[in-house]
Amino acid sequence: MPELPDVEVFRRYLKRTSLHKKIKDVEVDRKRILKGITEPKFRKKLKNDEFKTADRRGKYLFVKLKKGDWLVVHFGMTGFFRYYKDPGAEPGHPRARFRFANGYTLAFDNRRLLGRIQYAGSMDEYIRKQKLGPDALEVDFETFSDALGRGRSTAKQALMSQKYLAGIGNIYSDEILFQAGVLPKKKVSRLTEEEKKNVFQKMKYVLEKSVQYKADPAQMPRTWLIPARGKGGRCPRCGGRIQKGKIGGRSGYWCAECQQ
DNA sequence: CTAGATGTTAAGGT
DNA sequence: CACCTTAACATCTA
Repeated sequence: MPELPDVEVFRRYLKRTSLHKKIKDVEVDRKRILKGITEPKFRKKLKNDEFKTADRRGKYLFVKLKKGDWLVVHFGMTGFFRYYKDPGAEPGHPRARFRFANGYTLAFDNRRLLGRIQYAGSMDEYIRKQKLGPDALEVDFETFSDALGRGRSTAKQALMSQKYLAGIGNIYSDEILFQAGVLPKKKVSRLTEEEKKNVFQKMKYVLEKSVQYKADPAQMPRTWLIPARGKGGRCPRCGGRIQKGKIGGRSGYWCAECQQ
């Protein structure tokens, strides 16, 4: 799940449920998810603090703490939050739990343990060190065009490179290129100005709409690729066969009729 | 049983 | 140097 739209939905969820509540304690079930800080230090830092607000860059969530520092959350391939009171509502793979004074818990669920929680002094500094590119929902066309203009990679790989453009992963890159009518394997060096503009426009459209759909494929229009992706089905627009192949080590889906 | 799954990153290559 | 590719990470499911 977690690409830009998913993380934006998680950010809003956290803002809605977990701000301005005293953190009584933190439990870390699997310390592998902590990066750059030990469990005792992590617990000590958070105890009696509060989440003040939440920001985002690409797939990274930044939670500002009342005492001034930041929590940096990355969901990996299988992460999400759940806020609950009844222990029966706990998700299947909670790896960290923030216990609030009001009796509620925010759990960080992360089945495959590829997600990470870090502690950082500054959001900007973290982004710089991590070499994260501009957020895909914020980037302007000039910057986007430059990002796509460099290198010898394919369109799909360029969209997914967090260094030049932060937030797009395997699933949404397929959707954006499908709607833009561009083959994922097309080299960026061979994209015309018109194609770049179209990819840019469709990128904004797909990401904005997906946030509105709560990043839930069931809510997406049937003219989109995502709901049909991986089901070995037909193109929702032309009825042609959906193709599958490896692009940059990831499996991509596209329509050979609609995309060129 | 095996292969593959929404991501990042270290290590190796061009 | 800048960029590209691959394997590994841990767990579950088709």
